Amino acid sequence: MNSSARSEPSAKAESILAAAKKSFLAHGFGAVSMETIAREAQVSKATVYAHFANKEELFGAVIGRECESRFAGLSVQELEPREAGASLAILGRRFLELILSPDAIALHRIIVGEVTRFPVLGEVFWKAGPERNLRQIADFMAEAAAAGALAVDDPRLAAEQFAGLVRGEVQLRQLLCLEGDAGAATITAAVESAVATFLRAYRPAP
Amino acid sequence: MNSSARSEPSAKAESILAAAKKSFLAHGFGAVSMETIAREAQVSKATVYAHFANKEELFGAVIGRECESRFAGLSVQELEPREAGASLAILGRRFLELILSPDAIALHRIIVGEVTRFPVLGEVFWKAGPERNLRQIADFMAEAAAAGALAVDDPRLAAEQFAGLVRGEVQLRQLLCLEGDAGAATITAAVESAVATFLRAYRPAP
DNA sequence: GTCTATACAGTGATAGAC
DNA sequence: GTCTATCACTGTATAGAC
Repeated sequence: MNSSARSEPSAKAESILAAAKKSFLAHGFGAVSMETIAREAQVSKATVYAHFANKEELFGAVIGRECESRFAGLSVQELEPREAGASLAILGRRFLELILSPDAIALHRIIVGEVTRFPVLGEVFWKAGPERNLRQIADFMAEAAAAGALAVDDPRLAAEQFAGLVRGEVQLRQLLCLEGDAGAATITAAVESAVATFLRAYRPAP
Repeated sequence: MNSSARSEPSAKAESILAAAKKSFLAHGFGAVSMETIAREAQVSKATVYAHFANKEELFGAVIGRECESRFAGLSVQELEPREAGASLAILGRRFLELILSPDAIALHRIIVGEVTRFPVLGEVFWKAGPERNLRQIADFMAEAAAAGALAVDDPRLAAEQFAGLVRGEVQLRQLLCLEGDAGAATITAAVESAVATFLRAYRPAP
């Protein structure tokens, strides 16, 4: 009967989640208080506790949600296994743009920093992000190998190596706040040199 | 005159630092209280404040100290530029053992998690750890290139790529608590495949 | 469900005696 | 320098009215 309860899973809950997401991603778990979140959501503290049992549960809900939404949009786009270089450049660019986006960096910081307190977050993040990505890259490696475009015999290993080459040290430098947002030029250069090195190692014998 | 004040820069301070290091590395900054540290150091809270102005300063002292001591022991050991494969295997193994040690993982978690609150930590960590390591690897790349053992024209780039290859995804999996301590077999396998790939990409033209 | 008001525990930090 | 005792404050969580 109560249609609003179904169609609208609580507008206030949505507002609370949005405020919590903003605060948690910006300042971490420990530095954010429930009062801050309530104020930002324009709700009373008691209302926050009406929707989420405690701070931990709210935090888990925010992070789990963010992992899902952030990595869900990765459509397996059309890649041409014959054009190994061009396809790897696309994969590498998409990978790097994903892991270097400010929100992803913030999310990474939070999860790595709080995983000892919330062990489940590590698994949630891994499956939603890195694992999904690696599987896509590995799938392409297998296709390219089958097409004779790459001399790869362990697609998963090759995918991890390719990801490592693309990432280099730039992600760590971002995580440590050592440089500002990576510009398009930086990303292009990093991807190009990674693809070049990878192709030199995995080009098929003539 | 007071020799104990010189030869012994406060046994209590040392005890406090040890207790703080243990607690901070295990649970992070926010989850540890000054009272816990004082109790563990078998000292009163006031004594802690007699040696360190506040919690932030104590935290900074612990982390800075840990960065220095942990990465200081990296002696530039004798490597033979002609034996590129063997030398890279040594460099790779040392690098991987360093970044995968439980203490290093814990330190990494803390710093990445708290760098927004303590921006200076990012720089301290980078210079004491990754930067020092990369420079050593880059130095070897340059020597090997000069000796004609590797077709490297940008030693720094090659060093970052080598580090990325060696690291792969295993460090992230450790950071996320997805697997136990890396055994020697795991490290050996990771280093071997990374060196093999790197050599295929950078072997000199015959 | 939502609000105001409040109880309660725990924290960082300090005062004053020794 | 070191301790005991205490302060002021913040943050979690709940009670009770609407």
